[in-house]
Amino acid sequence: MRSTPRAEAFPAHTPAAAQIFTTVLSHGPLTRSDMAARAGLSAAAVTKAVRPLIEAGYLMEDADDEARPSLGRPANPVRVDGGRALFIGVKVTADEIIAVLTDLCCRIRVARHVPLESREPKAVLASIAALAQELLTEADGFGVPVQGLGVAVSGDVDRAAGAVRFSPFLEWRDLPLGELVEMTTGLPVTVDNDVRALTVAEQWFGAGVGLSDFAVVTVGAGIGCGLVVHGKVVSGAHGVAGEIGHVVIDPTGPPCHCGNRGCAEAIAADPAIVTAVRTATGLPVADAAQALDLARQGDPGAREVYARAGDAIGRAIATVANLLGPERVIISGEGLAAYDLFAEQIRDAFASSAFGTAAQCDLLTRPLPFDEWARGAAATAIQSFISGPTRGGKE
Amino acid sequence: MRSTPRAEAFPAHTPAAAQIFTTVLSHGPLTRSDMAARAGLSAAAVTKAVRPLIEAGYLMEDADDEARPSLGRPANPVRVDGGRALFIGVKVTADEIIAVLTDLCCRIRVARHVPLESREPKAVLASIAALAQELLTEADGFGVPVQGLGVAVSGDVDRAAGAVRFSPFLEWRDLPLGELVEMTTGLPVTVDNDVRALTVAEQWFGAGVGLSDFAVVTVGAGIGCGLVVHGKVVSGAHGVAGEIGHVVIDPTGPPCHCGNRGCAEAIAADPAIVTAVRTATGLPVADAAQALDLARQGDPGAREVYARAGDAIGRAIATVANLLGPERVIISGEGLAAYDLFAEQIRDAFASSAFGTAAQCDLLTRPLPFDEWARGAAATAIQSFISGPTRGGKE
DNA sequence: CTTCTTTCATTGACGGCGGAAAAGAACAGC
DNA sequence: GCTGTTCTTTTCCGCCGTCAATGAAAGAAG
Repeated sequence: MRSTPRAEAFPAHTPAAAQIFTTVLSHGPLTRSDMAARAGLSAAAVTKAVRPLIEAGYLMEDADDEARPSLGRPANPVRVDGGRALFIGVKVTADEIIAVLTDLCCRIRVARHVPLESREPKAVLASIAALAQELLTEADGFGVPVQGLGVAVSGDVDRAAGAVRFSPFLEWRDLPLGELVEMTTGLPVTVDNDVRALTVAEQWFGAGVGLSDFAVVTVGAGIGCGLVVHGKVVSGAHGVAGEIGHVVIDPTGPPCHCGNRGCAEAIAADPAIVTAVRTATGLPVADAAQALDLARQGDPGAREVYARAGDAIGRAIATVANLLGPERVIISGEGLAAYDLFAEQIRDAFASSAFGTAAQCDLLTRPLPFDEWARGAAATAIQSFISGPTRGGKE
Repeated sequence: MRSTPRAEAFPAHTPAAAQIFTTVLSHGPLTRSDMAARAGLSAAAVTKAVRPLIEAGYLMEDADDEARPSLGRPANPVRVDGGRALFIGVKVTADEIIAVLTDLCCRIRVARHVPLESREPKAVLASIAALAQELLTEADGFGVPVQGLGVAVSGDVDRAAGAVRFSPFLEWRDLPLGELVEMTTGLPVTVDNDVRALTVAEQWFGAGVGLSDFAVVTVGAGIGCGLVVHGKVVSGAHGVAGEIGHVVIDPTGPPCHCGNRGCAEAIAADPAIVTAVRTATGLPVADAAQALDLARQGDPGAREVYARAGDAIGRAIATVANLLGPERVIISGEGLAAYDLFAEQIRDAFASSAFGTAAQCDLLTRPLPFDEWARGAAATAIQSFISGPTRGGKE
């Protein structure tokens, strides 16, 4: 049906080879000796691991002849040939499906999105299949095979099983989404929680590169958190972790849908902000954008709401930092559009609530275009592709 | 000087051998095929790894002929010979030094403690040396060498460097304690944070055996938390983690020495409870024991204080569970003496604050005799001994 | 009592990964 | 061209762990 070849196996014979590949993937062009140093291997081992990868076309010697250190034999940097393989990432939200086509370096080549009419698994599945088909057609234009597809869904997701255990937004329970999408697309599919997927993208291709302990905090419709500890994404014993949204910031705060009061999400997530701005100003604020406008125009009530939200976010981040001592916390999400309104409060609250050396933790904000969520899904697919048919992550 | 031989090397030639040994250490007597299954190795590999360990006397075939499954060749369980080696664990508190002599299975053989007159490093060092010497003499009686010494100190400890970075209670900064104790005792020394040491003991010899994700929460003079994620104790990027004591439970709560209000420690730690009981009852309560008495006698004010403390602890634990999704939380510490007074509140607060599957997390209380802290230190020494001269943990 | 079956343990051959060391390759400077 | 330097590759070797076959120790079956 399609002219592009079907999924092939990644030639990472040994764990060391996979590790070296991900090192190059994350740390740009590297000479073989650099790889050896970073991966803790001998130069000989690197040579042997790299050769089949070059032969298979996944790595290439960098023709770039810049920046010689001028003494001795010139180094021969190696980089990942991003164009060697393509991947599809799909993010399912409550009202939209976003899909991207990325290359092996997780650079977005094409992005699409369609509104979601129904949350019925069948309808969603059809939309995913249609979008995937579209992107597969696009991929034909590159003459490169699509090697995998990642799906990111919020909620409780069992990546190993490829199943959605429970998704409140979509009202799904125990749905074997991986299998289903595999059947309709014919691609190897990886299903993961959306925040974890984003965290994987940051770990391999973003601000978490090279860090063994960091956190990603997303602010938007909800407040989420992805954690990397000991170099691996935390999934928790029951498949759920990083529920920062329901850390109680203020027991006397507004009620949260979880049944408690003053959860971070009940103070700083978009719906909470909208509600609070409405209450504070008495105006019929409909959505986050309007609330933002009001605050930008200097409305004191609205500004106060954002200040409080920033304070809550800062405290929540401090809680994470106190517990895990990460090297960095990456703050992201659609809510970041309002960053200028609460940046100060976030930093202040963090500084005052972080205890001891936890305060040394680096706070970093990253604008998060909406495609980024889908890119995260693609990153999980890349991860699965590299670590072989056995699902799971590494580095 | 002493008749017992000096520290020898542990014959774990390969990582697999060390892993097998720790498996047997934690999971009692095991047949070789069990080990193979648990460690994910072939039976052949187990045989080869076990032999030198038996020859060296660290493992022994279990003579116990019970419980035959009645078909086929009888299994030949292997266990660790606890009597093969001894270790010393030392816990330094603000006013006391506790030391224990344990065997290889971390069973306490002898326990000693001395009051601490001065917190000057020199004086503490002398006390440690004296205690260690005493225990070494005791060890002579067993005719078995002492293979290592562990020291547990609260505060910011760099285990790899064997240095205390900062200890608020002792008022130490950047003290190379490991080197110093090594010089005075001649033993290989491991220095670690006290809560982490306790966590190691639970991971290898306690309620954390076999779990890859769990937490230890200690309630007493302070509130501490040790975390195990992905099978390894979390130390944080800057050497500090698990600072659950300064998670803010109630922003309007009592002030904490850290500068914030309503930290868990400012509500539920012993000093906070004493203060609160004093305020609530107007009586001159001097210490935790008296506060406990009052509450046990039914004083409503005191009971209310404990109820609030339990609530704070439960919320703090829920925060950990929400963020990390551990399989189990082990609650321990001297403050557990009052467990009957706040058990209900802990469970209630946990249940209501834990979100989703995090509530499936198993809450377990463990009475913690004071020696246990020192035993934790011994556990770190055992860990160092097994994983070789290179400091650090595994499993 | 012998033989079979079952399960646990051991042995020896094999393969593969990774390391050490030496050789090779590419370039700058003299 | 020679030399020194640095990066890379080659060759050889050791070692670990698996595979497959063998041995060992029972109870069950005849």
